[in-house]
Amino acid sequence: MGGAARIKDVARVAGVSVGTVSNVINRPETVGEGTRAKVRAAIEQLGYVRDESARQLRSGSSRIIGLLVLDLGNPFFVSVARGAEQAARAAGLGVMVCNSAQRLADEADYLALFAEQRVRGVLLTPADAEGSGAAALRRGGVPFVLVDRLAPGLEACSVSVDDVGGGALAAGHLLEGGHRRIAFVGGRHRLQQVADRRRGALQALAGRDAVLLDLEVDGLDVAAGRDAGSRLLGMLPRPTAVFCANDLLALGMLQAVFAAGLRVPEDLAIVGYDDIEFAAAAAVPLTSVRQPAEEMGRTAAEMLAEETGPGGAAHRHRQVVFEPELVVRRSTLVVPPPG
Amino acid sequence: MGGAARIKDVARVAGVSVGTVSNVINRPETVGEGTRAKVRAAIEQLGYVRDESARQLRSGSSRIIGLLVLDLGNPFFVSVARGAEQAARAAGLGVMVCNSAQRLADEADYLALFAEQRVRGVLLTPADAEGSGAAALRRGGVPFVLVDRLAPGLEACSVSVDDVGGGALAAGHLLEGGHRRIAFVGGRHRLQQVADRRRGALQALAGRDAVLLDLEVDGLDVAAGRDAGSRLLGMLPRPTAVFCANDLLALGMLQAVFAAGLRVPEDLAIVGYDDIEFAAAAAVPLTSVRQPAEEMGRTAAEMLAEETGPGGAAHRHRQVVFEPELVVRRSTLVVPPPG
DNA sequence: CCCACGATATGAATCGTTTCAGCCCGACGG
DNA sequence: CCGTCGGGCTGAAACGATTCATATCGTGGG
Repeated sequence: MGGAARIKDVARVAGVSVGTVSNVINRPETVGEGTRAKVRAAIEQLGYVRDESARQLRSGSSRIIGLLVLDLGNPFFVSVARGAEQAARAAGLGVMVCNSAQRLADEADYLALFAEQRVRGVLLTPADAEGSGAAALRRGGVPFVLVDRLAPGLEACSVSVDDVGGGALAAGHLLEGGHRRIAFVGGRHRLQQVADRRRGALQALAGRDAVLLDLEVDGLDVAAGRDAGSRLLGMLPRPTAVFCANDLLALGMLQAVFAAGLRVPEDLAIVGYDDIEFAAAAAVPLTSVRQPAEEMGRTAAEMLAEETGPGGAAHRHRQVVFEPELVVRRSTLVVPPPG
Repeated sequence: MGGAARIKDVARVAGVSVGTVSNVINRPETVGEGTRAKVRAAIEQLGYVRDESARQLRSGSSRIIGLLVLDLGNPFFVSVARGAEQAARAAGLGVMVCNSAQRLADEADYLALFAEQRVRGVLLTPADAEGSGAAALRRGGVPFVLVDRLAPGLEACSVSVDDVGGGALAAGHLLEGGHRRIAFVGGRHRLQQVADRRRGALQALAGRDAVLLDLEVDGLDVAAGRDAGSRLLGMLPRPTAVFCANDLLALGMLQAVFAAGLRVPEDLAIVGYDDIEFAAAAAVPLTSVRQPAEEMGRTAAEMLAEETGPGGAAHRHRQVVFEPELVVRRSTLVVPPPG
């Protein structure tokens, strides 16, 4: 089994031409039965594996789509990736998952990598509000679908969730619980999603005699949540509830509250966002706003497959917007007044 | 901007030959300063992006490594991926992350995909004990590093953790806490890691007048942990402690215990494995056995880069084994006897 | 004054596929 | 018996880069 076998080795062993071998692989119905069997046997015998780079060079099209997520450490995006992978495989495509970690430079690097690979298309969760990544893709002529973000100007497909509505859902729930002094962890974050959730919360609070207090964060992970938590606990008067821009922040908040010896929801009610699996398993199960993560990934991959597949010329860009759903758990339980 | 520019378009615009353009890209020091500038300008002007498949076809080597993990839903593997990505980028390589979800068929599919792509090499967390994936890679002549598993027969590099030692650590800790009736969630799972952790626990318990009770599970996720939890609560007499093969199982166990109105650690002490970030954020912070996940990923990618890089002929396979570390938290706090 | 040499630039060969125009041949209609 | 048709197969031309043997030119040494 010296060097890897090439198609011409298969042809020689099977006693046919390379064209025929290629046909057996790609259009078996055009080849005679006996020949087909001989070629298949030769392929088997030599352990032949087609070289995708040669195939791609000649045929012009790749079988890989790139998926660039904001944060693989967030189970929400892992679910998105799972959904995308499912749909991609169903369409005979592979997925290359990369993690921009919200760094614009990394995003640009990975998009350049995708471009060199001539991927079939890209599923992108943009790291900035300006859409520089999307602009680069458009400039390069790479088909793409925006994930977790509306496509501005309808020049591409997108899959997103109504984040403003989700924010309103969360804040409205806290209002109903009697809270009037509510903190928002996420502050004026550059991520569109965070800004939208905050905006939704503000809308819900408008005219309700309630205030939203911003807590800025560096990242959107558990550590940032802990940090925001210790700051929140120093506020006077202390908010009675907090809405966190995602569940990781909420989990960190929970830890900080516990570390300070306070109780949830008695001393502080908490609402998260995403409803990741760990929200339900938390110290106090978290109320959260659920997004259909897998379905988003699946839908995005399907749209990309449609756009870049046969008949893609007829493709019209679509903006799919899912509705978020409030999942109430103990972290916002209304506590009956003592006595 | 018509069709994408090719190298010959750049050559024409810059007024040089294609060979020179190639040199500017790959060996700029061999090109005169003026020419270099002209070519760079032409590249910029045309938005030229090199076609990696053509490069790879001619040069024979890919710039991508494949990473196939057991379960992307487990933050442990996400950390491994993060570490691998870091090291890969440092070596100028891209990483294609795929998820076998412990399904052998999916593992085989992805390895076939990697083979067609002629990836530089593969980082593999095998889905079975027999090593069929590794065997396939060896047959195909694809360099690979085993991750989270010792390479049998030293015919490849590997990065792993002493799971037997880790299991002993966990069980020993429970013994010290006075427990004699200990459940193991993971049972006779086909995964080597699970079997090793169980074996380590058994060794620690040997001759100590303690018993280990196996609870079988389907998966290794939170849902499976919940399921095992409800079974455990039905056992008579009930174990006083449980060692879970990973933290996801432990989190599920915790939920089940809470749902039944029992307390941790008073009614049941719990030890997990992996020390994922969410273990510390759990309902009751989980005692866990920590593995250096990112470092494992980084080391694995570095070894692969060394093996497949220039001078790789001198490469000698190495088995790197990390030591696990017990992190004690509240879920195994020794409860002072009442009164 | 000539030659050798280093520094640059050239362009053709090459990588492993796919694709397509064309060849062969047996069957079938006229 | 001939022409045509079409199924099966062949062989060579792409695809877009890299690489290498070769050409060119200016320069410094002999």
